[in-house]
Amino acid sequence: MTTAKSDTISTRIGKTLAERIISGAIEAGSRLRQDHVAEEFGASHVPVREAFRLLESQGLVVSEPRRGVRVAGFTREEVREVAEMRASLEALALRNAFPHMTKTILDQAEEANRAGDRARDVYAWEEANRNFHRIILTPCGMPRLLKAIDDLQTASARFLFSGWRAEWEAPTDRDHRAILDALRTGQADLAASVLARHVQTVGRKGPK
Amino acid sequence: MTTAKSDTISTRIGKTLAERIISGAIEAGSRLRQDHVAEEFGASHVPVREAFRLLESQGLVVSEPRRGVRVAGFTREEVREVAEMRASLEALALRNAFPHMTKTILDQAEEANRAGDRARDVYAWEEANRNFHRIILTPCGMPRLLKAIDDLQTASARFLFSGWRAEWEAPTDRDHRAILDALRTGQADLAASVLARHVQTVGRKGPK
DNA sequence: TGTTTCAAAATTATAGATAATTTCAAGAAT
DNA sequence: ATTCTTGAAATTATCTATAATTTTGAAACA
Repeated sequence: MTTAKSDTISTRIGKTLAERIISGAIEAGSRLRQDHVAEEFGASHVPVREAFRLLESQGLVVSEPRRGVRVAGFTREEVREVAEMRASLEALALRNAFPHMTKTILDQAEEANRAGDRARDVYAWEEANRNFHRIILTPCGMPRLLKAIDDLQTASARFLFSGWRAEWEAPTDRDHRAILDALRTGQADLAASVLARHVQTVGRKGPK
Repeated sequence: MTTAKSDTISTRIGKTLAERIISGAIEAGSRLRQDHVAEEFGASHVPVREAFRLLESQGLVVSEPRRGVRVAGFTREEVREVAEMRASLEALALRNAFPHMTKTILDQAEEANRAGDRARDVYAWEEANRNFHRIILTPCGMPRLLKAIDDLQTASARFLFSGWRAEWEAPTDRDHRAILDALRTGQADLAASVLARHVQTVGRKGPK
């Protein structure tokens, strides 16, 4: 989506590579060679290495000391792990966001939800879905928590795009509505528990 | 503690700097200048920059584009945030560790707890405390989760060492025993909720 | 045919050098 | 006295070069 020129070369390289990994353009297990990447971006390998470190911190690549980095793979177990972490942290964020929730915010979330309904491919749907979650969680005002959730959502998107799920099915959107209803009627705990369960459904459908 | 020679120069630099930040040897807000650090370690700035990135991913420093990195500060709010994240994630880890819990593991935890009682300074106590948590959580077998918890524990240790709490008080150890008792009697949910509340007490006592 | 050895090629990690940006302090202007 | 320039020093970010390590592939051997 927004490639955004985040000043430094290494972050630009990092973001571009992240997109490719998430979308599946670079497949799991493949090696990323710094010279090749550097040449492609018309840069030297120093910023490339830093980009690799960024990707490593997001869990998108794994780095072995003198053997370079390769795109992280993911097993059924890892998918479940990410889903459980998301469930736990998003529920926490939502409970903390609740006191700061306004009608305006809920309306924005509703609109994001509708955008999801209109989505014609999985990429558009994922963007709308992520927006929905971001909108209702951001008011918690906990930057570290939001960053952690964002990284986990990125990982989830990888699984989604990897084709493990051919359909991105309607039930999820129904969950969204249930969450909004709970928030509108002041039931914070209910909203949080629906959200927690909802997030875990992403990890449900198994691969292979 | 264990400086560990993790092969590459950048990780060694990173670990050393991390220890200094955690222990308070380098105070919050101070700038880290790459040339100076490089000179001290007899290296060039390339590995130093990579070390900075590692520290950034752990939340120990903040980096502004062309202005370098400085040691992350922490407000009352951030302390609370980290505590809540820990509570949430450690409870998750414990619930998942529960099915794999053995008597041997519980005995090791008991021993770590006793080591905490014997500790004569806050550093020794923190190490024992961290061991206790690590021992009971590791069996969950969720590497990403454990890494996230580890980073949060590091942040917690910073707050602890920063002198916000003059005493590291007994109540925490009583919580440890309550957790062990619950685990021994098969009450997983009780253990998890005691752990969650326990972790949050670290963030309770205010600064200033 | 399959395995081992060994040297060339590729690749990573670090160092040294350069360009670009920011910081900081001294002096000018209001 | 305070705010605004301005330029030198410090610092960051990047590039080019070098050293060290790993990978690859072909030849020798069993």
